[in-house]
Amino acid sequence: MPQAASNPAGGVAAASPWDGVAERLRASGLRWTPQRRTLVDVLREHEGHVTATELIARCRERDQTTTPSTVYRTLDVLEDFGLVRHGHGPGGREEYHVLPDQVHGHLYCVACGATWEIRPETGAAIVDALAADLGFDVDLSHVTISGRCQTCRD
Amino acid sequence: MPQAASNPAGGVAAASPWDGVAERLRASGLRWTPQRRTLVDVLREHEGHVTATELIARCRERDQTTTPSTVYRTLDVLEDFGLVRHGHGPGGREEYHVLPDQVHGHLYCVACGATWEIRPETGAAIVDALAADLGFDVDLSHVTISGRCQTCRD
DNA sequence: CACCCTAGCGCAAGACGTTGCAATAGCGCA
DNA sequence: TGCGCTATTGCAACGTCTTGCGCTAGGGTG
Ligand SMILES: [Mn+2]
Ligand SMILES: [Mn+2]
Ligand SMILES: [Zn+2]
Ligand SMILES: [Zn+2]
Repeated sequence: MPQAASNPAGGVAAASPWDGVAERLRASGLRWTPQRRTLVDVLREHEGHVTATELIARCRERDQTTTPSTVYRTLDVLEDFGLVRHGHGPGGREEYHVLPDQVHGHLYCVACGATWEIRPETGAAIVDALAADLGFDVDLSHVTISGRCQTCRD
Repeated sequence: MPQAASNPAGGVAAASPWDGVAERLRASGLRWTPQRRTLVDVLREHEGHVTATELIARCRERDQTTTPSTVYRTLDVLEDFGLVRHGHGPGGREEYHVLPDQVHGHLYCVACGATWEIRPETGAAIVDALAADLGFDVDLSHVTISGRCQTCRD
């Protein structure tokens, strides 16, 4: 029991960043509502990328009365807390990264539709190039670069 | 009268890439319609960047019956001919480059809303980084990177 | 445990594109 | 000049977000 807190029943429950959300919100004068709980419950079971549209659908599975505008607004709040981060996929559609470990940009092949995460070193090269150019501080997590992947170039 | 063709009246009319559009379209089995003429007339008097929405408004000034879908479709056609090129500005809104001299990406400061063109060398650095990484062929003209400009970083 | 302040909710409308469809009209050809 | 094929048009509906507004309900306080 080195790092994780043991729990009475003997099971191991990994401390999740989601566990403290309600308290964190209240501590900022924000509120913990059933709608927000629904979305957080949905997010709990997601790793990686999800579109906003899919999140709305998942919420509606749990609560038929889910409203898009509420979900979008809650996602904004959670993004302020760093719990999710959004970028834009093909067509500009919003794409959320749940519990982003490290910020990264994306590549999108217009020919085959595949997407990749930009590797850290490559991302750093981009950030550095623009910092050197105009002292611009790139928000890598919001970057989606389109083009053609190696396979589609033939 | 070295480069430009002289013209009978003695005035100098710079040869415009727009002059041959009708013929180029027909040569490809496409058609030259009043609606397309209206848009091209509008584009003639634009250099640099314009949003699709603004182009639609300008067309409607000349022809009240202008329809958005037609304008969008014509822009697609003109893009295939390389006469315009689009990227995405703040909010993902479409932004057209009229008669793009050289492809370039854009920077957008989320704090002050300003935008810049990415300089050729810097753009090349980005293209090279991704080519080296995954053999990805970046469409630089479609790249808009957001972040904070030097001034807004304080 | 009521009370009150205000954050958040649902709803309706709007902005920006995209797409399917039936009617229209370029334009190449005879 | 007149015909006929099919590229385009206009429309209506849809998808994804965003925003303003009046009503509801968290939750800190006494
Ligand atoms: Mn965004
Ligand atoms: Mn685009
Ligand atoms: Zn591909
Ligand atoms: Zn700025």
